[in-house]
Amino acid sequence: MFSKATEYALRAVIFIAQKSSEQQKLGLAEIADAIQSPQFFTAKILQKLTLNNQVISSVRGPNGGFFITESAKQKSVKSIVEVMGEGELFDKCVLGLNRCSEKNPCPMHDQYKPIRENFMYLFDHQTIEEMAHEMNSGSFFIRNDE
Amino acid sequence: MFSKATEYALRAVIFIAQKSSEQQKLGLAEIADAIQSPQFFTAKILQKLTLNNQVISSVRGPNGGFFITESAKQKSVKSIVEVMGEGELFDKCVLGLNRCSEKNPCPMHDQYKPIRENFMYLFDHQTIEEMAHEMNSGSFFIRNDE
DNA sequence: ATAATAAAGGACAATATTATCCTTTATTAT
DNA sequence: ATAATAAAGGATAATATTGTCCTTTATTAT
Repeated sequence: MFSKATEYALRAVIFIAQKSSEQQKLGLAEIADAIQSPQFFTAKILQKLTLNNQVISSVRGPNGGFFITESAKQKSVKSIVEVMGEGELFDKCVLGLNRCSEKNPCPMHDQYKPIRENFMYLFDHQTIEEMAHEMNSGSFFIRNDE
Repeated sequence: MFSKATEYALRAVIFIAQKSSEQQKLGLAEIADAIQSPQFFTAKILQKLTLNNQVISSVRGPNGGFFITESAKQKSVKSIVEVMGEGELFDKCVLGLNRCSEKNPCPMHDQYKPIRENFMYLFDHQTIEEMAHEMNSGSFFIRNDE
């Protein structure tokens, strides 16, 4: 489905949204450890998410780290996927046909359409904050040890 | 979503199911041209699909080529994905967590579940023959030129 | 101002995926 | 039997993805 990079991105942002604030920033090591992802690869991903404060924010130096603003928490989970460059997935043809469309459908189009739409709807309407809240309820997890 | 290899596999099998029979086999060049896929890469994919006649069948030599039996046409589209080694996609956690489950859910689990189930259901119940039939109706396509 | 800290960014390595080519094997027609 | 044909299979190349390391830059505390 998503690339590993995007999976890490989603998990990292959810974790950051759950644990951080502008007062309480999180370091790379802490994040990578929490979501069980390769540290330096995760650094690249966080950089991407930080660019122009699109999703998360960062501060360098002592007491620096990553955090997310209240307004960014209102963004959709889909926006994370988009920043990671995989937004086309939400409207891509399941057989990989460039020109597949309503007027020019592939043989799976009509039946796949509602599924893709529900998929897109979920990611578009689910906010980062909602995810973090679910985490706080305690019945959800985000680590990945075997 | 799917790898390119699996996309080519799906398109190739649908094409073979539409055009071939045990009497009317299709050559590699013809198939690759029809679905607009790289010929030699497609050869590898067809080999995989032919192994143990799991999905398609083949005969070497003059008048040889690829075809699909009537009974294989009754197989699901999902079985193509499975032979291509991407069957886990249908029950994989959307955040990439190994241990995500009903009892131990990730924060997207509950909401993603019905989508994944519909996705799986579609691929599991749609047969190869049905896809080929849609193609024969003339309102669907499978090429990929820009 | 200086030293320490932590992210940013560039360079590179390892691995996986996609793609191509060449030789071998099976099959068919002659 | 022999030659021609077409898939099978092995080897290799190109590219993309994943992962690591090292230097630079910004920030903070002293």
